[in-house]
Amino acid sequence: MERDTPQRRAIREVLVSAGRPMSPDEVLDAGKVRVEGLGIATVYRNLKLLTKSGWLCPVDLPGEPTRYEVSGKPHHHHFLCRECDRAFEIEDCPGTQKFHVPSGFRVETHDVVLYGVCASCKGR
Amino acid sequence: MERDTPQRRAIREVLVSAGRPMSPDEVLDAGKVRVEGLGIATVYRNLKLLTKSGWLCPVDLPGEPTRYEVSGKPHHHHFLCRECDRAFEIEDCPGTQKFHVPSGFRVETHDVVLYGVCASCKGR
DNA sequence: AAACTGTCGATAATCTATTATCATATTCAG
DNA sequence: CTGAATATGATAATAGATTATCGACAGTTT
Repeated sequence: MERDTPQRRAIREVLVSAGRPMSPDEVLDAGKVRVEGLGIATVYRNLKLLTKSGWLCPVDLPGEPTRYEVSGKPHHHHFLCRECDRAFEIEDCPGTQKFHVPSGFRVETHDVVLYGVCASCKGR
Repeated sequence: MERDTPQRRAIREVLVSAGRPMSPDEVLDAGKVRVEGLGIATVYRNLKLLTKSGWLCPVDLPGEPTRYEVSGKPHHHHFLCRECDRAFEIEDCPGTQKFHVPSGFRVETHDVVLYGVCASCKGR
């Protein structure tokens, strides 16, 4: 049976309160504030576990390590800040009807990634 | 000075004739047809060299090894076939004006990746 | 309290992609 | 044609991300 440990709880809290996709390293750093001595292995273990249970879903951005975000959100995409390397959620999506794919191709899903500078980096 | 070797020529020809972004392994396989004994190290060396010279540009797709395509094409995006794992070029782009980024964020570039089944895989 | 089971942290091991090494071979200017 | 510069292929090494291992520990169940 799955137990409720301080580490696991901290990892969940970190991801909920961040409200954006986080890499294992980001989760580790933020998690250490809540649980002293938190280890990277525990982070990976729990990210995997929470993903398998459906509570998290992986977010792959080009050339970046996999990030994880809390599941259940409506269709959306992501923004990657070039300064701080943090990913953010972008609501809404105009769809992909306007793309001209070669004839005979069937489009099933799509990803959009916006790159730029986030508000807090821009302010500095 | 840069020399003209059969291997380098083959790698260039492979990328031009494919007309789509290719991974080092794909380039190796296609290159072996033209130059017997072509090695993966040579492929990596030349992809790097041709990228540095501006003749190629890297194409990163989420969770995929870097692919390379011939430079100089107008703004476009890519389609990844889930069956054969080949990437294709998608012309045109409706732009990203319709995305609502959080206030204070500055969008500089964007990537769109369409996923589905390509014509040749669909036909089978 | 003893046995169980799931979890933890440290760290070794693995995996994949890419680069470095090095002996041999090729290219091309003179 | 000849030699110095450059390239090649095999393979070892590296790098980054992730997983496996293992002894210790904690909360539960007998």
